[in-house]
Amino acid sequence: MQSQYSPKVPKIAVLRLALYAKNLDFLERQGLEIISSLRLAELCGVNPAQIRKDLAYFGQFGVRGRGYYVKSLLQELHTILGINRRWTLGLVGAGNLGRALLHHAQFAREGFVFSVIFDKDPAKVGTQVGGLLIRHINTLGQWIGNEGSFDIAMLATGTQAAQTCTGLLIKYGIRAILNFTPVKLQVPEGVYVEDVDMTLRLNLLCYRVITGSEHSLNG
Amino acid sequence: MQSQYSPKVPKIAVLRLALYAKNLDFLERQGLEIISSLRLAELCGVNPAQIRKDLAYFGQFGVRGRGYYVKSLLQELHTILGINRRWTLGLVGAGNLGRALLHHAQFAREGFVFSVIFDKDPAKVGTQVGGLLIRHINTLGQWIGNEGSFDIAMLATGTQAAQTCTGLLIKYGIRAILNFTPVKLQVPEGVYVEDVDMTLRLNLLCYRVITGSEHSLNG
DNA sequence: TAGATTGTTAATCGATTAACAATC
DNA sequence: TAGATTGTTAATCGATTAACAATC
Repeated sequence: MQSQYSPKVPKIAVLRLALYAKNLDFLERQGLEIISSLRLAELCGVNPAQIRKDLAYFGQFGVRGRGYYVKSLLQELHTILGINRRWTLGLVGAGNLGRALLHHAQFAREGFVFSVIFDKDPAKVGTQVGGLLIRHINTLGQWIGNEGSFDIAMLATGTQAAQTCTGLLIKYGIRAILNFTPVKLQVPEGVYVEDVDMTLRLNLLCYRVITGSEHSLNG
Repeated sequence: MQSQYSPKVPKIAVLRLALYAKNLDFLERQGLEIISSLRLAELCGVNPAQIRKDLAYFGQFGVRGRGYYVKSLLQELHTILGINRRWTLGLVGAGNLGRALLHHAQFAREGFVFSVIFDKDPAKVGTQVGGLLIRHINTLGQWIGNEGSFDIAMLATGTQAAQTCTGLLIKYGIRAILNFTPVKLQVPEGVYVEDVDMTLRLNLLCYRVITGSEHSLNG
């Protein structure tokens, strides 16, 4: 994979690859066999040259004069993004948001499967959600050590507990966190955090409405 | 406000303003009175010059030799972002995610208040969630016409219903949508959509983990 | 072969940051 | 006044896109 040798892949380009994959998946379901960068660009709301450029960072996937074979390009993108396999998820925080994430069908559809749930509330510990037992956050180490680990933590705790839980996760070897709390998590190098800050996006939306500006953002 | 006259405010700059506001809010709670761009930058994980530049698009808010007064800068940012007032929210889709959004404390804390919930499932219509009655999506027009409207729609329906509901919302005058579905919504000019695509972010996280790259994104 | 569309270069555009004069 | 930090310019850096040769 190119990106190992040249670290010149633009940050947002990778996010766009995921966007392309989403749309290709849609096209594949419709039975479409081949598509041009022009038509895919329309669908994704980007520039066709940008699609070709983004793909060029990783190789040559098209056929000149024809376009891209939907099925094979989709597979290539899955390989590039690392989603050509199953990823297990650990939910940390079984509140409203956490339980919603647990039931979010989209995740399972893409091969992201919850394998364990943690919470700190004794009243919740021991009860079941979505077929999984809620375990106490303090048993995180035991779980990872004995019964199995998980690849990605979904952090949906309260603001207070966010950094503490992050510390625990890292201590026991978790390297990827999808962070739904508004806290800027402090993590060492080699640990990856993606923030999903709904309030920030809501603020941007307000700004756009009152100014009438067309500012937009992917993701 | 500057942005009305010069449309040169970079897209991500506005999102960063919201980020600054979030951190200033935190500092204000701690009782801090004044802060330099240097220290605020550390807190937000950005470059100090960038903070000063972002602010410069909208005016002069600091004191040379001193820094920024936390309280007053926060107020200015709230005004710029348009969040110095109450915004009402309409929830469309009362599934797991929708109900989680409804209970999300962060929204209320920032002055975003749900005023109505819609769903298409007759079994849900008429029941209460979070103190609000669930209404049938087809009564959207009546609600907006008679009893009151709302400023922002939170779209958390299934994939199938997303575009249809969007059409309805627009028909009855809603101009802002926070979209939690993976659908690229088709909207006319003057209607603003922000996509919160958790799966896209999850994909990016996978890429970062397997490549060990430091790619990161705000929001 | 003619038509189409990729892959890639080069030009453009926009965003970030270093540097420093202004000034508290 | 000396020290500090803003506001702003100019330089750098990076990302987007137009254009076209390569080629199916």
